Amino acid sequence: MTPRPDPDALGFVLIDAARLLRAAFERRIAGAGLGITPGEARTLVHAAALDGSRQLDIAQRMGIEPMTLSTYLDRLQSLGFIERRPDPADRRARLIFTTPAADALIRDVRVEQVELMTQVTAGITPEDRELVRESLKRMRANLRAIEEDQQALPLAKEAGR
Amino acid sequence: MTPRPDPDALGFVLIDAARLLRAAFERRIAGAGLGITPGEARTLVHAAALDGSRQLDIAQRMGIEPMTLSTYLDRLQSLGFIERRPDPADRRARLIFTTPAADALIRDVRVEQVELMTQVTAGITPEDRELVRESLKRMRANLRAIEEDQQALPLAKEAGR
DNA sequence: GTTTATGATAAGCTTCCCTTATTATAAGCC
DNA sequence: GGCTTATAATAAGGGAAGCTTATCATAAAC
Repeated sequence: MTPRPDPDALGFVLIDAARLLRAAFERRIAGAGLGITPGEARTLVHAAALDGSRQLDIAQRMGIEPMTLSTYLDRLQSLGFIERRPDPADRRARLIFTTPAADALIRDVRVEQVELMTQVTAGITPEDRELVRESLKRMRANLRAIEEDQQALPLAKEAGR
Repeated sequence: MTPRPDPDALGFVLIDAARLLRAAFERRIAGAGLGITPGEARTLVHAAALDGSRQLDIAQRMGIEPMTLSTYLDRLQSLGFIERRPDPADRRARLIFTTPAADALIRDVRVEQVELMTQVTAGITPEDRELVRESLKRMRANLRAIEEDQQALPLAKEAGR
């Protein structure tokens, strides 16, 4: 009955795996001389997938704060992998485009990613792997909903004023 | 054939989910007024599970560097949740024990953890959830093996000298 | 008994993310 | 049309979770 704390509980294992994965990815990218961090790679991939979007939209899709994204984009821009162009429809906004130089990088990142994930998922069947991916997507969606709920609560308290 | 980079690839989703989970756990623990960080909670749980071990053993079990653990333990010790006692068998080593005060905290952490994970895994069957946990454990083990391989490589290069 | 290995830790760094405050511009409202 | 409010980006600064490298004490090996 007494629920003993388990270092192998789902939450702990998830965080462990993510930490180790990030470290392994970092070593791989560094080893390949790509010169970016995992966070920058993730940003670049999202930027490429949403080419021509504004920063707010990309940030929302990535689930991070706009300011956090802005910092990543600064770095990617200084490396010549993305461009910020003014939005003709709204002079406050900038549209993000990847440069031709980014294409090769994204391909390289992708190769490292696939090779690494092949090693990491060794011993897991493709079906299970896909089930894990879907489950994690579900968890991610749940977590985003929880986040919004928690942000909504403090406002609800003040709504009475 | 051309593998387009997918923001929903397993690795990205895993890292996303872990980031959001850590943030949600942090808010929960803060909300409950427990006064520790997720990393400290993880350390405490491991320390309790391995009560009376040396720091090196705990660090290895957690998969982090001894120095990183030492910093967590400093904090947990200053809060009165763990004790460092000299190892009678080796005066270089210290043995880690949790204090009675830690018991209540661990129970509270556990409650928060269970409640949060129930929300997070909403819509996932218990069987799938267990499969995800097992798969993640497998991935974690693979990642640790990869880590060791990569550390072994540079030495292998120098072995010829 | 001297050299080498090991347990802990001090010092300082990196990555990834956050919050808060500012600035420029757009949109809504008399 | 001018005034207020909302929104896009970003400057400034901070915190959590790790890492590496160097140091010190002690143990083990030769």
